[in-house]
Amino acid sequence: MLTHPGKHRGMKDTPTVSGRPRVPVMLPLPLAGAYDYAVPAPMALRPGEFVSVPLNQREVLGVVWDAPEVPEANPVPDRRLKPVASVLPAPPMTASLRRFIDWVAAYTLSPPGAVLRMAMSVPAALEAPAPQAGWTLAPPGNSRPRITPERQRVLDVLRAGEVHAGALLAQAAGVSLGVLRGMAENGLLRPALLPRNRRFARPDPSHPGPALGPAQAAAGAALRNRVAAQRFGVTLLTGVTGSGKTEVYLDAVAECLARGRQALVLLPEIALSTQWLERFEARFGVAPALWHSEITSRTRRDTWRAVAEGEAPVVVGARSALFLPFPDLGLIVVDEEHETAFKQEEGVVYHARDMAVVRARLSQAACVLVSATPSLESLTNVEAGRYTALDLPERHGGASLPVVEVVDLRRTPPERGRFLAPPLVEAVTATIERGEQAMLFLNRRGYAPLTLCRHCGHRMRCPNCTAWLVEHRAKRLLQCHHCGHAEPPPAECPECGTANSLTAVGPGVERVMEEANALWPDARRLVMASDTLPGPAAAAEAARAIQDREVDLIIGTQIVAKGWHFPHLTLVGVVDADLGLAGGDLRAAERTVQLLHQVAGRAGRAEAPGRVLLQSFSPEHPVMQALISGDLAAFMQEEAAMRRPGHWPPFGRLAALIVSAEEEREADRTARDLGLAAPGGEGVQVLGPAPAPLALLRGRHRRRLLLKTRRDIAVQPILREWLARVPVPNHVRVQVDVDPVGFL
DNA sequence: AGCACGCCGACT
DNA sequence: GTCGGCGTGCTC
Repeated sequence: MLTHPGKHRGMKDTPTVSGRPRVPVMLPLPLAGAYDYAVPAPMALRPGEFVSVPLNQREVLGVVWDAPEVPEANPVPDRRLKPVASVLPAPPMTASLRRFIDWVAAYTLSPPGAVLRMAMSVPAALEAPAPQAGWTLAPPGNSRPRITPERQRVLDVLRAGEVHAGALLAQAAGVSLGVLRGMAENGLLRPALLPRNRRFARPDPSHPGPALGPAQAAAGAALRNRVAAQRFGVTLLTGVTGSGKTEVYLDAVAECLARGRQALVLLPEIALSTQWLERFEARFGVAPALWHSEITSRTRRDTWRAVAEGEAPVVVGARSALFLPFPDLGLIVVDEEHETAFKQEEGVVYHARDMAVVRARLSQAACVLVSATPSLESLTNVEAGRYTALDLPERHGGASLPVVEVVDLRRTPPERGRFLAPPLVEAVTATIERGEQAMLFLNRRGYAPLTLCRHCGHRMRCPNCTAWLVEHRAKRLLQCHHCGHAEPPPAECPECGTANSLTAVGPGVERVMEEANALWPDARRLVMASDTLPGPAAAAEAARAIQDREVDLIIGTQIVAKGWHFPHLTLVGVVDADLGLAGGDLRAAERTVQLLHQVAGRAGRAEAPGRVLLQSFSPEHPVMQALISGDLAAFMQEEAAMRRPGHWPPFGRLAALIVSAEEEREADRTARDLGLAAPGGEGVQVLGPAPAPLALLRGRHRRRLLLKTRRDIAVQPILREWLARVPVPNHVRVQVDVDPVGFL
């Protein structure tokens, strides 16, 4: 649970400082706070109203904010106030969303306007929706126009009192738009406004969904009670892959809808979730509203507006959906709550899972965090009594969990230049021969992660980042996965000039595919990676092909770990199970267990039992042992025991300062100054400065300092004081990351 | 974030 | 002599 870092604001409206009415207006810009504007006489403004205001030669949109409880020390004098230009015809922003924005800003140390910008991402939605023009029957007049067969067909389609859109009417009657226009001129039709189209069907909570097993039904009833209470509370819903967690929380969504409140479901990679949408439709008979970066601007505008007007009962979205203007949110579900994709790393740095809990609290809503492999944060919150636990003990329908084994790469190494060890090769061969599907998982895109000169040892590196260039052989490019840099592979070594000396080191999925081509030339193979499945449609098509048994062998990166249901898949091979464990990251072991467990969960979901082979150089590692035994709870307890004594998260608090500059010396100097001014005292510690995990990123040199405090000490006031003490030169950026996860 | 102001290089 | 590059600073 998070502490409340911000100061409370009052709820009084339209206060005055010295006679002239003024209101604070928050602008979606990175300013320190709200600006005051004069309220013109006829205007009545309440907090939350969307307004247009003049700002320095232009006009910008903003939101009337709340008067500070304690009046500002030296307010801008009346004579300098500009008047509010206009009020926008949109439902005002609710107090709970305004408090949420203030809260996120205070917690992340971001300017409130920068947070507001995320809640005002669709300015067009604030304008009155343009009424759509259509045609209706004109009342009979004096003239008797000629009724051609075409005109008759239009009259047959158009019933009295109905309004039809021109294009649809013309299509239904099989005539051109010109016929309609002619009929209007002759007094047969007249233009009329179409009724507001209901884009978002209301899911029927009593629609018969799939039958629930007894354990699911019990969990569903418990969740329904949480929602029915109509107050804040967090439930951690856990259960192995295939235990039916989705159906259980959709039951909670149904309860929320029955109470007339809105529900929000956050998914980590919404663009790839077609199978999830199918399950939603199976449960409710209609599709939910979608919110993610790939929807069109028109849909975005309509969706935002529909949410604000309470017309979209359920929204399924990526983390940015957290800032939609729900007037009455009753439930937030965060599916795959352990996923790091919920962490926003740029701009306002926030964790959507944590902020979902905050938004739920401010909205008097229930919150459900869902995972087969819950984060240590959430498990600790259950232990401390802050969250309620709900566990689904077994796979629905009696399917058994896959058997996990380790292939010891020291004892049975692959052939030279190969990456699949004999036991894995045999298992794949046997699986395909049985007519079942196999999957090879490697969390690395491209052909090879490193290109090396055999003659001089030169490594092909990104000029802008501390990173090797990854060979993408199909595209004939060496690419940096951190910035946009790409170059064709050179014919000779750029360092020593030797021709044909560059050699690929290590595997990526493309290279595993090449090996599979040689090993199983008759198998039907499919690569699934973010760059080979560029959009939701491609991902959906791949999923369909797999479900319809048009594929024998799947080779994929981590996108194959995400909630897919492949009923004919019985073998999963993890090409490099040690991959995520390198580097000194606090959560490396936790994340590897979660990822590999999710991947393993793809195997053997139907009647056929599944088998998982982990290729590893350290089979004795606790991560491998946890995956073999399947006892993740015990692993997480050991993880907790390791973090607790040093007050590492979640048993202490962490904030990172990333100092970056194009000039390395400037970054170093500011980092050193911050280090010298570091706060201290009981339970407060500063680590660093040190080169950040990516010491050079997109051409900027980066240094990192870590502030670590005891759990009962909030980091925000310490950070604010610290940053105020150290001047930051113009070209240097200091980014604050409260609760950092892993990299960046 | 924009937009203006301001101070140095290649053009009519 | 001017057009325009983008560095710096402000916006109630």
